[in-house]
Amino acid sequence: MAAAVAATIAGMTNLATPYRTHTCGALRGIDAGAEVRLAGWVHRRRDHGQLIFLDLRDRHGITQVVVDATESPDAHAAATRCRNEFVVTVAGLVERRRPGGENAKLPTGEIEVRARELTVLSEAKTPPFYINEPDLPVDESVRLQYRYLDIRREPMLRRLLLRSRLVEEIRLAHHANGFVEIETPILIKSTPEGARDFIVPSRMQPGTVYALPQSPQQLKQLLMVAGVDRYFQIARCFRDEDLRGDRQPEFTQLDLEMSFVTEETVTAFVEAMAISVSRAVTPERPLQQVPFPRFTYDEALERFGSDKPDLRFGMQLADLGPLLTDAVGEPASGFRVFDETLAAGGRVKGIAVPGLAEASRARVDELTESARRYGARGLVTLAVTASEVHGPSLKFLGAERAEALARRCGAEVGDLVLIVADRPSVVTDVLGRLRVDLGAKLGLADPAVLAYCWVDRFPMYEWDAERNGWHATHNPFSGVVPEDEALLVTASGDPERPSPDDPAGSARAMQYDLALNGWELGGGSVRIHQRALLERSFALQGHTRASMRQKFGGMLDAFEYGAPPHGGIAIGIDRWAALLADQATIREVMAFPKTSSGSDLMLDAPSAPDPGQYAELGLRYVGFPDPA
RNA sequence: GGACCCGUGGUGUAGCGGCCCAACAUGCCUGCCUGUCACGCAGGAGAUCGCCGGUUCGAAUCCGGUCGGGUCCGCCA
Repeated sequence: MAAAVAATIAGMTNLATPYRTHTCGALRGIDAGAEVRLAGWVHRRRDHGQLIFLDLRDRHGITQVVVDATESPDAHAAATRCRNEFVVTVAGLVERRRPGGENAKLPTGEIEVRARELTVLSEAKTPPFYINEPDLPVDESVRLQYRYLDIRREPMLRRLLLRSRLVEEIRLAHHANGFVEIETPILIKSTPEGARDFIVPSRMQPGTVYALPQSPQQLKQLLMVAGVDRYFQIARCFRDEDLRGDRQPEFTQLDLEMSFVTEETVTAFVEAMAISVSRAVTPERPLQQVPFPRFTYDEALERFGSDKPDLRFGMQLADLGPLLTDAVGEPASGFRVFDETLAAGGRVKGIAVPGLAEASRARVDELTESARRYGARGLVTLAVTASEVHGPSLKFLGAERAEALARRCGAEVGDLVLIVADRPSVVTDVLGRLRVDLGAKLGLADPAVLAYCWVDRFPMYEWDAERNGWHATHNPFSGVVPEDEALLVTASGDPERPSPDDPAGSARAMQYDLALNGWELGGGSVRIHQRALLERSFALQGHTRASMRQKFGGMLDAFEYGAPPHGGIAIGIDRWAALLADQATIREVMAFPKTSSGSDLMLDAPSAPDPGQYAELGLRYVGFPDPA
């Protein structure tokens, strides 16, 4: 036992236990002649009467066991009783398979174990779905109800192993760069900001609640004030909002923060880390571009219609305005939709969709319908064929102008140009969504490629028409680009009387997002480390002195005791793992995810508490007031 | 909060007003088989078609509601 532990510590993994000398993936031709013991699940049984083959499986592999009735009648009797997923231990001799009997599909296919003894350790009911046919589809709710069986299946196991490797490589990269791994509490203070908090009632202080962290944001900044200098954590985070394929109520972030840094210091480390991690975890997947391309927020929206662009395919948005105006910039296309839009301060932009020139009327109608759903009034199409450019609006635009428009979009013969004319934000949003939809539908993106990019220079604040005020675009602690610091004011001069035209609306943040293949992987910023400036920014976000005190008092106090300049980032581990594993949802890389209504189908959570649990907390469930 | 899609033996599907007390594959059970590896062969069991209500002479099939799962919008600093 001590020897086994010592070997493990020395880095020579020893998986031997009293139940096995080897794993089911370990034995090779050179082991022939060895007496071994294996333990695992019966993957499949092939019963030939007096001779039974058992494929024995553990997470390391599959080994064929032969049980011969004449050699070992007791083992044969036990093997006859075995069914799929029984847990057994087998002792016997490793033998080379007879010539021609090797199985090239198994790493252990050169050998088999002739059972001398076979013991059933655990019987198993027939599983609700196939463990040994990993490629057959199974309804996800059944998989979730029996997740422990789903994880026995090879694809799920493989993805969890990939995730484990991902976190392992992340830790290695951080420790190699002087980061300290520190755990922050899960029971913290509610800061009703942004997402809804999960709350936990306090028993010792009746009537009060803890909140589960949406992120360790304030705590990691306090660690910088504490002088930790470089911190990271694989942190569980919680947000009580509706679920999506890429959103769960609890999720995991790589959270990091660094002191005495600029934006460049943080992004340089994160980029180097992401590259080394990607290459280590998925060496077979090429990185599209290194160093990662960088776009400003404005540029990303202008060219891709998204602040998390998928760079694996083109179809960039082209500004058609210059082709639709005369020498003095007046709208003059002859097409009223375009001219009126431009005259009203709107924009006209287009994308060229590869190969859709011959699309059916129904297909084009479908695109128009999508565009309407995304908020456009309509969609102008131009089909580029070998001989001409044609479309319903051609009679207004004229052939020459239509050709120029198509060329500006980068259209080639066979492409279909989609044009949206509307308010600038609508044009960007609609074309950005169509680009993503069509990229997926037409299979334009190479699924093997990892296309990382940075997007920076986000606006500090967004106007919230409902609350009639500004709120932080990403992070309420983000710093402002130095040359924009003077913009952190309202037009009225009174932060309590904001308006959508305030200078603050054009202030840019020292904020950077990391995108991968069209997903937002994470975001971070260089923070405000001066109390006065932070208070100014909070005031613009609608906080009074009192509410600042109440929500961020601890942090504001801390900033009076010497806060270093600092910045960091948070990266979604679930999303990163899903993208590296080429999965469409993060559920596929989580051991025990929840359904879209927030249920755990295996544990049957959430559930009503015991009456005593409420009583101890002084709580009673009263339900919602009757709407009638 | 809203829109849409799905729900048929254990699993995956077919059937979409009568030909269906539901078909196919696989799994399961029983028997036979000493070289298989998705073993094979023979036989068998297994579903009131998610649930409730309605339309109809007749409903797995059409309609309404409901529950569960999924996708999207809102939401997610």
